[in-house]
Amino acid sequence: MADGPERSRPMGQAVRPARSTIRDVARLAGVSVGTASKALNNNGALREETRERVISAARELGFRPNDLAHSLHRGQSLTVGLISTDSFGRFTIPIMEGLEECLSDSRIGVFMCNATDDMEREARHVEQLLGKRVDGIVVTARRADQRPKLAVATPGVPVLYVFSQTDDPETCCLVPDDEGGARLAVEHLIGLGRRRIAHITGPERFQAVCLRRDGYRAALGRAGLPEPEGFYLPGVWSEGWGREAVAELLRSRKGPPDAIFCGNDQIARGAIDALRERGLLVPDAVAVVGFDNWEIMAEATRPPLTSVDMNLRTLGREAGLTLLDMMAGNEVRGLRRLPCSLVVRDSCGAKSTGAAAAKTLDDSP
Amino acid sequence: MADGPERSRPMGQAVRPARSTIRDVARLAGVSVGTASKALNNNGALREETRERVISAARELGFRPNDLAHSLHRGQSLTVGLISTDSFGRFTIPIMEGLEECLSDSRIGVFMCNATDDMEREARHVEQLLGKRVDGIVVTARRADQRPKLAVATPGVPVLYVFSQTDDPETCCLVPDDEGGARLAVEHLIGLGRRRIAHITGPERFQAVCLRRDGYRAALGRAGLPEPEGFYLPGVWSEGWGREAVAELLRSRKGPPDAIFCGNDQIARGAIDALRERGLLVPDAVAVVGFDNWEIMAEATRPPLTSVDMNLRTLGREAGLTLLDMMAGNEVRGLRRLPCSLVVRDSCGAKSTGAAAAKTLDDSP
DNA sequence: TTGAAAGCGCTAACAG
DNA sequence: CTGTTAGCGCTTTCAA
Repeated sequence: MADGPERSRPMGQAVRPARSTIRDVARLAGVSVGTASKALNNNGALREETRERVISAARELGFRPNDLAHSLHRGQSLTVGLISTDSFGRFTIPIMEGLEECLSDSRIGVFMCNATDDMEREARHVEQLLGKRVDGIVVTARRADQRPKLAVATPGVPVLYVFSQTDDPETCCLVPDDEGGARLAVEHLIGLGRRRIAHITGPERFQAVCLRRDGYRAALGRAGLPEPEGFYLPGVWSEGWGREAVAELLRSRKGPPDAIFCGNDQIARGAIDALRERGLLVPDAVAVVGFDNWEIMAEATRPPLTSVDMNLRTLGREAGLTLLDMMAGNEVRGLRRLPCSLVVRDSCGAKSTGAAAAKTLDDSP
Repeated sequence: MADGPERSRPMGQAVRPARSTIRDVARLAGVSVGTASKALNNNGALREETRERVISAARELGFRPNDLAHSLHRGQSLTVGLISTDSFGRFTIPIMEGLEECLSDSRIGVFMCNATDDMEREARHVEQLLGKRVDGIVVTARRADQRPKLAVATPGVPVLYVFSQTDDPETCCLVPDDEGGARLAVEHLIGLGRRRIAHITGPERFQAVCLRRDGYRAALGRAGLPEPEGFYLPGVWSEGWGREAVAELLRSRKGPPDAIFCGNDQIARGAIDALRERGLLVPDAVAVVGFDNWEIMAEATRPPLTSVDMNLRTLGREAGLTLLDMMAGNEVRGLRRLPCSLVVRDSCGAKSTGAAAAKTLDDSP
């Protein structure tokens, strides 16, 4: 409909869709472009009748303002880049989702860039993002460990690290509160009357492993419980290690644990399998709590696994808000740890109230 | 360095980074903007000395062309949108990665949009993407099933469905060849001498379930093998169902299977667990093959699981190439099925050559 | 070989 | 209240 220029398209060549511009709208409405702009953006003083005429002309033409032109003018592109150091993994996804959800409310688009641990690729991505004049950049990683600062030469483009950190205290980083999450889990076990609580976890080169161990110890300490020797078992992030570690725990003649707090859900699954295979009932004989609340895993264990949730979606949303803040020119910096929560299922013998219940450490602002 | 305009920044207000424009470069090099443009884009005839002077001026100023301005002029934004019907899941990720990898080679940015099964959100995303003048849109879904066509009013913006389809044969869809993948798996089992092959799978409302079943039957048929009664077991996509189905198979007095082809890896995992718990050795007594090659799952089963890989990364890359083709103005349409491959591990008793070996059905163009 | 100028679509400042 | 105009940063004629 309408008299859009319908030029013939030579085959095999880029076609520029014949979209109507604000000029077309103005012409159809019988006003100037300036007036049309005012009408469409609802600013400036305008006679109601004129405004309506413009609006309906716009509707008739299917007019949609060109953000590119708008951005060129305003010096703001309404886009941000999301660079994932490693490929998009299990942890990155909910963060992405939260971020995108938050930013799309402000009409901001998110470019996804995957650097797959390749510094050169990362640099290329940064180049491209800067070329596209992104208003900000979010960096995520596999685990919330330290990484070199993103090499962005251009000043004025805020960079936010989520689920990752740098060594520079000036940078703004958002990570889950691993220690608090661990404390939450262990306190829950203690609250259920468990006294001999073991901790099977991943490699100590991960900061998360150390923080969760600290949380485990803090909870024990506060309750006046000892940490039996050999009950802290760092290893690797796998089911196999979970099984092995259980074997190790039971082999010792100092007595078995009555609860196990695992560094992630895979380990927990291995542990539960090993316990069952040895005839130890979960949760009656041994209660088990995992970490990550990876649903597909936590719900497949027998019995379903109580687990710490890092609330990554919320982390992502928070990242969005923080970035908006930075984009508005506010200085934001330093490390912020967001609270984890505990998702209770059957593996620790709590009165699981039908559906999984969540319990939060403290309220996020 | 250089005399960039260094205006003072009022706190709490958007800061427009003081980036240098081609004007600045031209000025510094002592030429006109037109000349600078030619020099930087390496077109037109220019004295070598001039070109060099411009280049070095650009370098000195840290000049980076503004894609927004470029796009406004060219009518091409060098961006595409990726809309995921459901949230970004296990299947979407490798597709995204492949797509992004492919497109970033052409300096094309990918906007990620998550519609979470909400038609209204989806529509809003489409609006935003069109506002940003994306050059194309890719749609993905949870499983490669039919969905309504994307409501894109604007003509000239190509839409490509990946791992999803519409009812309109005119749309361009890219999906994995489920039937071929299933055939591959079952033929492998037959090649290893298995004769009584069962098939435990998901709900029949998924097209994938039907296609994989067809592939299973086709392979049996070609080998002249019967499909024993009760050996085809549709159900749900869970470990629990895998265990249950195995119980069902063994309960029947018509004799147990000597191999099970599972509709996905979770079912396979449940099946393997159930077999082990009943003292049936895998692969000696019963060989098992899964589908999806979800590594974290396939490698955690005992023994590690042979599984069909849908090559989703390749699918994503192929999607990128196809979209580039469409963006170039070429008409591409219809449904294309890309081959799956088989990743051999220990669960079916093949001579697993150390690392997992891959076997492809046919070569993709 | 280089410079000047028009224009991509939109906004904002200034006239009328 | 409405129209005119000058850019945003870049490319691309057309002149010189």
